[in-house]
Amino acid sequence: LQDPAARISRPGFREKGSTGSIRGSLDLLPLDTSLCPSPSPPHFRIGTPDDFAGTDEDTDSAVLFGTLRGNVVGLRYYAGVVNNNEMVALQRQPNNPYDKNAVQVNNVNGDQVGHIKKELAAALAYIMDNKLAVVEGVVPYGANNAFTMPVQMSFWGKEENKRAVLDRLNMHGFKLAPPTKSSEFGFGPSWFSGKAGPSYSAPVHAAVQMTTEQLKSEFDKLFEDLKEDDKTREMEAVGTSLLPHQKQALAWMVSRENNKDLPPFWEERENLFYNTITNFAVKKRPENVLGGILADDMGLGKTLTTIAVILTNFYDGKPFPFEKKIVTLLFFSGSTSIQTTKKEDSDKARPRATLIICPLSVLSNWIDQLEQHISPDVHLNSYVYYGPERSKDPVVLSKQDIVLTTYNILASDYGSRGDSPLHKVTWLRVVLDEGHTIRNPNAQQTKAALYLKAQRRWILTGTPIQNSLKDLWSLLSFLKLKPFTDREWWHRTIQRPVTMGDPGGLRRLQSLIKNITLRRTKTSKIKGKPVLELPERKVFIQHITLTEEETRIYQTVKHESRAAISRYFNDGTVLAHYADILGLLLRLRQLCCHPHLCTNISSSATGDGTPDELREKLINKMKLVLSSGSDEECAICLDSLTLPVITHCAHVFCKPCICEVIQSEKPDAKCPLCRNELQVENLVEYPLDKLDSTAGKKADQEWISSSKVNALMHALIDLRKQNPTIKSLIVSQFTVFLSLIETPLRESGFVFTRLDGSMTQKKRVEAIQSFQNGQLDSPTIMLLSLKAGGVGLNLTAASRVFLMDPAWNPAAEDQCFDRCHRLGQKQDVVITKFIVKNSVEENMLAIQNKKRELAAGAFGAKKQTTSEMKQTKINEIKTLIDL
DNA sequence: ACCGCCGGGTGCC
DNA sequence: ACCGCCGGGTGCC
Repeated sequence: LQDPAARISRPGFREKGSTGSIRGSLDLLPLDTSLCPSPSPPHFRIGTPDDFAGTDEDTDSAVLFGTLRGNVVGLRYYAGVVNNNEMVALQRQPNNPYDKNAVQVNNVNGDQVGHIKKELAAALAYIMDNKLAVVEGVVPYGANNAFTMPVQMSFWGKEENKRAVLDRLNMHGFKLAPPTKSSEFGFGPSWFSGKAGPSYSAPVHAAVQMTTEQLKSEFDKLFEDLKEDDKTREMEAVGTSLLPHQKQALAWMVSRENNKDLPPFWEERENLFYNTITNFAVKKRPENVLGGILADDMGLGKTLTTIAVILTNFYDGKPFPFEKKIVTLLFFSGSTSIQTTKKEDSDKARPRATLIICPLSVLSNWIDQLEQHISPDVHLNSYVYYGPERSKDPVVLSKQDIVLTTYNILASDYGSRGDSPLHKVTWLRVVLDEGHTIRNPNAQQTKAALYLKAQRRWILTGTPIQNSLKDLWSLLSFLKLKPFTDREWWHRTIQRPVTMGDPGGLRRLQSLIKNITLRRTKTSKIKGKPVLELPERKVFIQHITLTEEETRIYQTVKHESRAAISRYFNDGTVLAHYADILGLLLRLRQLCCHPHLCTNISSSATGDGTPDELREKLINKMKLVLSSGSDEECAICLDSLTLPVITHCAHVFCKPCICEVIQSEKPDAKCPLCRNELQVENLVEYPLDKLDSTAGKKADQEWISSSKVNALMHALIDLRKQNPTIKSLIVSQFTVFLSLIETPLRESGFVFTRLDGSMTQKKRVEAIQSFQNGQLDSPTIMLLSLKAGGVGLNLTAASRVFLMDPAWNPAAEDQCFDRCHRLGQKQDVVITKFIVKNSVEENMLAIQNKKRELAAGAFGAKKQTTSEMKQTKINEIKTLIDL
């Protein structure tokens, strides 16, 4: 047997089950393993359960079964201490050599306090291992106990598991005390006073549950309510000039970066620091988050503000790596020589580099803005860590001032076992642009981001909460905001109380958000003036009448399609033939644009063939639809597809959306549209950027015009007569259509450029630059595919937009318009949407309007149920084909 | 005494 | 742990 003395507490050593194991590939790094949200290995493969490996209990539907008093034993063997009324975490320890039922007890800091006494552990082990309930503990008094302490446990789980939990406890001779009103909110039973210390009085304010309505509107207002009065100090940037609201943001960010205050919910009392939510106390002053969330609306200049921070706040308020004197000289006197080599050497240990992670689509925007806004006499080393040639040498990276990379690179480097130079550098600062990208805690990019070592951390996002409060957790975890880095504490102290309607929970959430977030909307005011004064944006719909010939073709195809679709309606197989129907609708939409566009989709996949062949056909059809460039949407999130995957039953969803469905309905998930079985292995990924612009291009076909092309050309020529300097965007979902439009543009002598998803990063940058620059030979027209480029794409040189074909998703259109209607636009923006009369396009407009209404009140709203989803889709199809 | 009782050794899981 | 529990020592009053 082991010598018990050998097991006596060693500081810094703790057994945390699998969570504590450091990943093999990165075991040279001094990682903070408590941040690791899941023990899954750093691989990433589509179609394996790894996609959503994790610990995501379906905690939203949990109810409180009851409470039970038990004992924590073995305190003297562990370093972790607990205060009176402090929350503790109960964690199974199945590999404990003395008792496979062992349940360890950890304090808020993650330090082990002791074990649950074995008789009780025997009962808990079964309940915890089978996920029948989540067991949470609060220690009513434990501050001075040497050997054991009591623990008040709450059992939370799904209603249907309550019986099993009660029975199992009963088997071992335990009985739950029924839940009381005040224990409902997850802050333990009624003796909990809400304040640390040995107080046993009842809460001062009786907890009043809010109605769902109240909760929703409170939730809505969370970010809107941020009164930014105390964040109005302005600060001049070094090396670039800013608008007033950006100067405020700069001042706020710089103060956050040099923050010496206690983090939110911490108080100092008698030389100890108390966390007022968990009642955890430490002697050492807890460090605050050096950073936060810049949640300004799109277009307010988050990128520029961040650049200003990089230029202005190098290190503890002092420029880095130069001495202040030299920097002043350098930045303000126009001196170009840099005599700083010596200084740099002596500062070797100081982190220098800022890492910026953004979606690929805004990478070029960062590069542009860095070039535009940093005056030429400021010498910054920067490195774009992207592409196969990127340097794998961490030293190269650490010597930069700015390193730019994308989430995909971050994730794939991290997953590719071995050398991720990004993870070897200690960064002065890490900035996540479009930071809501990491909202899924199980996504590889999230894990990769959490593992970065940085002194300061920023999240830039216009939408910090996209669907639910859950979205915030990854962000807080990235910011290392203790104790919320651990999902249990986030969930117990904020997420559950808020979703259960506890006003205290909402208060905590609000003060948390307020502490770390700066948010202004486009309509925010600064000193009585709007933050942004954007020129007007007008949208016109120009109705197009097809020629007789075009109408004839259209009507023929329409009747064919309608016949097929109504056959599906009669057979009740509409959703089984979804791919088919999308194909038919696509053909009609294309015919509205130009007869040569028409994707050759052989009508209907009924007829002969084995079910397998049939399925194959349908999946191929879906691929065809996707490859046409059409902006299809996901029936789950109702938004444009991100990472489309095609199911076995030939329906298409965003990968994250469908993975969530499979996860939550495990083990037998069904397709939300047709209730067929779903299996991860059968999902087919379809990369959107692999759009084949040659698909459907009929090489030898003689060029002809179409009604829409005529209308466009007429408008363009008219515009040129009025003012030849006005620049226009011509937008379509169909890149082939854009190609067709090139011919008449050339004939009429227009200088144009083009931007679509098939172009390399380099070509995109070239196209954008030539279009945006004001030179005489610069193109006046850009052919733009609807989804090319993300939100960051800046095309303010244009003030006219011609939208050649409507999108399913009105938000996708709006986003596209915002590429020129944004900061920097000097002229009114006029948008023309071409819509063919009496066609599928008009019906699409009707559906768009319905969606707009829905989106207006959708924040925090419950998701559509499966049957609602089905019905919506069916109704849409009916509307579209006039059935 | 195949008991009771005493007091020392000892102590999570 | 100022406890419980274990197991050895011990044995009328």
